Formats: sequence, C-alpha cells, structure tokens
Amino acid sequence: MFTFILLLYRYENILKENNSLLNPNIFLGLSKFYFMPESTYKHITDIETSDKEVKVRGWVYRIRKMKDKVFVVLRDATGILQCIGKLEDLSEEAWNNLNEVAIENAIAVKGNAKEDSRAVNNIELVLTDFTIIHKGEVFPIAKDQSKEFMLDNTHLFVRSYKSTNIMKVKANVLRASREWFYDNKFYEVTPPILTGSACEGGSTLFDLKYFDQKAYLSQSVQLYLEALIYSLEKVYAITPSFRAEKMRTKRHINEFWHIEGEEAFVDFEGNMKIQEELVAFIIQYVLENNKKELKELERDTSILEQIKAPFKKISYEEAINTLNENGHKLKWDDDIKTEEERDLSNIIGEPFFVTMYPSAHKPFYVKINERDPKWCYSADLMAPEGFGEIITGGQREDVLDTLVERIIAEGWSPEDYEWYIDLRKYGSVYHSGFGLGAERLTWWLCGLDAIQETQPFPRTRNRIYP
RNA sequence: GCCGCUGUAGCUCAGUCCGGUGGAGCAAUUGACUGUUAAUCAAUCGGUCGUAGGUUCAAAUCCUACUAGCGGCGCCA
Repeated sequence: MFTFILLLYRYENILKENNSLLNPNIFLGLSKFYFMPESTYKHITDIETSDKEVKVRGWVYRIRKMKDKVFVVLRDATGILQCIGKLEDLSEEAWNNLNEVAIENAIAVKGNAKEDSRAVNNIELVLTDFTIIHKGEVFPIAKDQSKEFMLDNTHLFVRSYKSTNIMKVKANVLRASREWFYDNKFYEVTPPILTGSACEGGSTLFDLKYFDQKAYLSQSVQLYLEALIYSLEKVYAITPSFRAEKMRTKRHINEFWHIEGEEAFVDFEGNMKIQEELVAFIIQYVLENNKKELKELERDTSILEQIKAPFKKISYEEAINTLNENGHKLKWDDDIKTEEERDLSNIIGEPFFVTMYPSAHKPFYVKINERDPKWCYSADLMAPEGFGEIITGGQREDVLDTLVERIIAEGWSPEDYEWYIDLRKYGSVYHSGFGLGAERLTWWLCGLDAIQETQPFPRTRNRIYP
C-alpha cells in the first residue's frame, strides 16, 4: 500500500514539474487523500524576505480593506504574516476573493515576500494569488469578551493568540519533563485512571458506575507508582487527575495533568533533589525554546532566568515564623492557607521547599520521623511571585505495621487498601515520590492571572461543556 | 458547603437607587477611502430587558420564587 501511495505522490510531482498535458486530477485527488504534499506550502516563520511565489495557508487574523488594496493578516500555527493584495497585481477572481474574505476564514495565498518596516515582524507578502478555502459564517468572537462568553466558546477561543502561546509553553513543559526523566533513567508507566479506591481522602472524589461496582476517577496515581518501583525502581507517569472540590479559585481546576515520579532507594532529601533538578530543567527548557511566546505573553522572565538547583529549603516552623514577622498570627499546627502561602511566596522571591510539616497535616502514606514523630517527611515546592505550591512530595511509609496503624488512625478500613499494604510485605524498601501540577507550573512560567487559562477546555465547577 | 455579585442587541456595557415611549460602542450590511496596524469616516440593520408569578393606571426598574453563570474562601497540584 505504502509503495502505491509513494508512486502516486511521485507521479503527481512528475506531472507538476513537467507541466504535463495528461490530466492528473484523478491521481491528485487520490494521492492527496493518502499523502498530502506539505512541501508546497511554507509556514510563516520559515518565510524569508527573498522568497518568491511562496504559498502559505491558514486563517484570517485581521483584515483592512481599502479602495485599491487590502491588508490581510494571515495566521498559522507558527505566527502571523501581513499580506497586501493590490488591485493591479491580482486577477479579478483573486481580487473578488480578497474583498469577500472575513475574520477566521480559511485561506491559501501566494506572493512575493519582502522586508517592510510597516508590517508586523518587518516582513510582508505581496500577493499574486488569493483563494478562500472555507468562508463559513461570521466568527462570533470579537474584541470584547466576558469571561463567561469566552468559556462558552472555548472551542473557538483556543484559536486566540494568547491561548496558542500558552499551549506552546505547556507542550514544552510536558516535553521537557519527559526528556529529563528519560535522561535520568526513569521509566514512563501507564497506571489506571479508573480506580476502586481513594488516595487523597473521600471528600473530593468523582465517582461513577463501573458495571455493577462503584469506581472513582484518579486523584493521583501515586499508589500504583509505588507498586511499580519494585520492578522498575524509578518510574514516572503523566496522567490526568480529578478532584471534585467545589471551590472556585484562580489556582484550581477539577481536572489537571499530574506529573508524578516515584523512586526506590531514594530518601526525603534525594527526592527533593530530583524535584529541583527536574523543575530547573523545565524552566531552562522553556526559557530557551519559548522566548517568543513568553515575550508575547508579556512575561517578565528576570526571576525565572536566575533559577537553578538546588532550591532554598525552609521548615514549616521557619515558614510560620517568617509569616509572623510579616504581620500574620500563626502558631504551630496551623495550616498555611491561601493568603499566607501567597505572602510567603512573595516574601521569599525564589522557588523554595517547605519541609518538616506536622504529621497530622499529611496523609497516611507519608513517613513519620522516628526520632520526632511531631513532623513527617513531606515537602511542598513553592513557586515565587505569589504563585505558591506546585509540588507535594516526600518519603513514603515503608513499614507494614506503621502503615496499617495510620490507615486505622484516619478512620479508614485497612481492607480497602489491602493491595497497597501488601507492598510492604514483600521486600519493602525505602522510597519517595512527588506530584507536580503541569498547569500550576505552566501558570507560573507564563505569569498568568488564572490557572484555567492553561487548559484549553478547563473543567471547573460549572463547566463540563464544551 | 459558606460569603458576595451578575443576567438588557451577535459581543462589551449604560439605564435599575428615585417606576412614565429601550441607549452607546463594537460586530454585521451598504457606501466612501491617501500603506493600513483592533484602520478611519458616513448611513442602515439589530431587543420576549434570564424565566415565572406578584404589586401598580403603568415594571428593564419594586417584591417573591426559580434558573444560569461569575468572583472569593475552606482544600490542594
């Protein structure tokens, strides 16, 4: 089959090159169906000022019509390009198309590139041909949009410049994560999203019918990753996590992408080292590969540029003291809440870990310090500039009896966690892990107002459509 | 779950307090136009004022219920 397609493709090009008198339409149609020749079109960022008769396709971003000339700003996946169509340069058909075209119409153009300081990015395409691929209806998104309208039209809003830039950064956050894990000998694994038991506690689970049983959407794949370290030692997974929290804030979405790692023979300190190196690598990667996007998002990258591992580490107690020095009134065992966390993040001004949390604050699987059981081996990684928590991680409880006691102490039944408890029965080893929020990180790196902007179709309390 | 707010033209909003013939900008349509940068200028089109009920001579406006959504907090990535 492939050979056949290849032959068609070659034949089509031979016909084109030789300007054959044979009618190639049947072959064109067929081969395009299987094998679209991308090479004849250029992407905007690949266009050079010396290009003649270059073909570009995409969508209409802006349009400005005059008596004898029309400016069309063309948008494709790579950027925008100002095109000028002059009455004198164009066929009647092309000129008519140009006068008919509207915002977000799909178009294909041909023209000669030139340097021009009057155009966007100093490059302009002087059109020699202009066709409309699809005209369609009036695009509903105009310059004024409320948040509500935007969310109702998310499926169209994803075309916006801002949304596109954010998605490009996020793609690199995920890519850089995978690269780092790969370079550091982690295996990517694929744990289930449908589960029969809770991880974080019962109150924020989405439940659903699973044949004749009840099931839940995953809140974290941590427990499954813990099972997998016994074969692969260092594993990671990038999966969606779901939290049925009824809160509405700028830093929560009910479905988010969770970058989770779990490592055998790694302790609390070693785990933080992994986190800081991973995060520093992602930041570096994005700064290098998303310069254009960050600039267009008007992100001041001065703080990001200075970030390198290792990160600063302060204990929970030091965090409380620092906050109290800055006007808060907290005592040992108080939660560090949103407002306090934001202040702390601003005060410290660089990424930092908060370590040595009170044991009572953390779930049953966190290992408690044997010498001083008041605190446990759990740490949160905080982003600066008011963004706050992006990772929670720590060493896991690896002693069978202690784990069972803690499950009981939380008021749950060990039977529900039987398989997880089992992991401590056969060659249990010390191990640690963490969960990084891909959206939290992207939110911070892009310097956005709300985390919802980092998901093309954010799932929030009242949003399941589109 | 708690607290606060909003629903008026396709979109963004004014008008509501203090009831008396529904307004502007953008979009769309038509025309003009000097290389425009969310072009500009002129005209035209556009509304069951979220839904239901109540008060009143009269309700977008006052009252009640319902409904949809937005902002924040408990939480957490």
